[in-house]
Amino acid sequence: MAQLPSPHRPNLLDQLSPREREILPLVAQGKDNREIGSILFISEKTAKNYVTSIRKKLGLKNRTQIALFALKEGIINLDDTID
Amino acid sequence: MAQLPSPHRPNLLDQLSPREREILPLVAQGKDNREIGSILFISEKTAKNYVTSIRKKLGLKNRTQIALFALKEGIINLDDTID
DNA sequence: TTCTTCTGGTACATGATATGAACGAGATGG
DNA sequence: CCATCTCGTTCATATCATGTACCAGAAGAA
Repeated sequence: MAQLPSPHRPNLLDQLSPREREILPLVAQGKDNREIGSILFISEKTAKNYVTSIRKKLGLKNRTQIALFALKEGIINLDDTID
Repeated sequence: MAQLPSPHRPNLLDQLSPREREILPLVAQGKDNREIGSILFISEKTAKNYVTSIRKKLGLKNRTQIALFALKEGIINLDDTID
């Protein structure tokens, strides 16, 4: 059976800004802030701030938990990652 | 189709010591070094050393990638995590 | 003994997190 | 029009967590 993105409670993702929704999958794929910055043409520091904002809005403690969340929500797929 | 733990190339997991195999799923569940230490009754520094050793043996860059690896290998399951 | 594992340590570099702030766009109410 | 309010985007500084590179002793197995 296909892993349906869980509908989830009051849509937690709607709390994220468009830019934050761009950052989220990159974090979840294990990319660090420097990589995210160069992908989106923003500074590492800005990327850092977005990750913090995402983490706070989602109530998570660190990047690894962001990745686990994104997988559960179907935002990213394990096949999308490299390693 | 059930997500079979991929047999993987020359078994990468066999390179890990027994203790490292205990640490791996904890890292993959998003726990920090302090938490891992208190769970296994070792110091945060020792936990840190194990994580470094695991990462090097598996050729990964950070904890998030360790989590993605563990999921692909079926070492942990998304349902095992809290968030 | 020799080897491996487990444990803890020091010292430093890099990455992540907390917090603040500047700026502009858009809405609102006067 | 103007003041203000909210939000998004951007970047910064300071502190904390993680990562890197070693070292070394204890315990047990080969």
